[in-house]
Amino acid sequence: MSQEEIIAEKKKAIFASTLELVRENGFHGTPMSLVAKKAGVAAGTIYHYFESKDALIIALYSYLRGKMAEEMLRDDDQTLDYQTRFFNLWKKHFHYFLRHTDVLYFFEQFVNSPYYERCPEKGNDRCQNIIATFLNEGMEKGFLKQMNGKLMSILVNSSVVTSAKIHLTGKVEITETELQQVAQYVWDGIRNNQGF
Amino acid sequence: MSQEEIIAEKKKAIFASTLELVRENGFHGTPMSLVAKKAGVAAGTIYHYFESKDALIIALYSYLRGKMAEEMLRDDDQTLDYQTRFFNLWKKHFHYFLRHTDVLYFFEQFVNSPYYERCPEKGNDRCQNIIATFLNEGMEKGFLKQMNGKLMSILVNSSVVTSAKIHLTGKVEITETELQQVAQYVWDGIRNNQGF
DNA sequence: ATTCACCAATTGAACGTTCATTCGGTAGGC
DNA sequence: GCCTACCGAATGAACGTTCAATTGGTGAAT
Repeated sequence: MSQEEIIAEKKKAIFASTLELVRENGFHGTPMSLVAKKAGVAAGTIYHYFESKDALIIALYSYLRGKMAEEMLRDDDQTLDYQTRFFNLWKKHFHYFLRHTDVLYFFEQFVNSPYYERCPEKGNDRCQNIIATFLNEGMEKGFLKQMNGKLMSILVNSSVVTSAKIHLTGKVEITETELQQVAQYVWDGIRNNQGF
Repeated sequence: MSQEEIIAEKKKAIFASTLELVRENGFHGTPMSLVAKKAGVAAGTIYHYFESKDALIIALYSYLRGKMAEEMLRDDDQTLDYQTRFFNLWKKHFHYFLRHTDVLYFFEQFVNSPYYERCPEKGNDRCQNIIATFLNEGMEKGFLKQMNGKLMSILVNSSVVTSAKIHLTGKVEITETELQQVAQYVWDGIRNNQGF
């Protein structure tokens, strides 16, 4: 095992520990001592990798966004028709959050907290850009209504996030049927149905 | 001025102070000492009205939801056609958040924090019920697609919240045109267009 | 009309705890 | 001998909460 990988292991352990604790207890309720304990490192070690608690949390956000972006790019079969690709992307996005619940809750807490203001990626998020690019393509080719691309991508994104959150709280049961309905409802909203 | 009103004044001052500070600094960054100072009361006074910091924050949430619900009910002219009423409600909702920015940010922080889990109103929110009732009416009368009412109301709600947030961050300019477009996009998604 | 007992509202200094962060030190590779 | 990774007890500031003391208003008793 190379040294870099060892470094990465500790860093990853700290990330994983932080992620889980923040999800459970919020930023408020996750002391560095606990982060260290759960990660299996000493408290001081965290400060070897991160300047401060704030820096750790912001770094974690960037790290997670990057990982998610990677996965969103995979398996987009460009030979398929646009609508199918839209549904695929929407559902892939949705299922990513189901598989990574703590990521979803971490994101939601983060973007609504004052941390987000100080985040370097703010407004130039790769993950958001992937969706925006795909939607812009759809507008150019006439599959979608004309609209500000960023606006549309944020709206689509929020429909995914909201659906995932509803599903996870269990307040409303979301079966495969409901899921399909929601995606359909979003699609019906943005598709270009002029000339039909 | 009756005694009750004087009491209310102090409580309101504490509420207002908390709201503003949480919006600026998050739950994390608003010490009770500051809440007291900004409200113009002594630290101990807060504990005369609220059991703890957590209790204060949860009480504030309930208070704000109630006030918002009141306003959402006003001026719904039931003689207008359903679509118009939908656009009116959507926009009223949107503009409420523009006028009460700190309420929006407080809500968003709150519902994504562990506080929400312990909130008595969780899942039976009057504000959410108003929207749900209106949408159920639309489904019954055939104006809207059939869908789980709660699910649809949360989705509509999140489109408002998201739009308001986008507008306020200034990341994307939302003119009256864009606003109309978004409302239209939501409407197109949920309206029943069978048989046309 | 005055006194007094009572209580709710309020104060802010003080308390004990918790927490982020520091730092002196160890271990091992180069 | 130096550097990097790592440790964990120690530090001190910040925080939520408490509480003894003060105020001011109300009403019953005189």
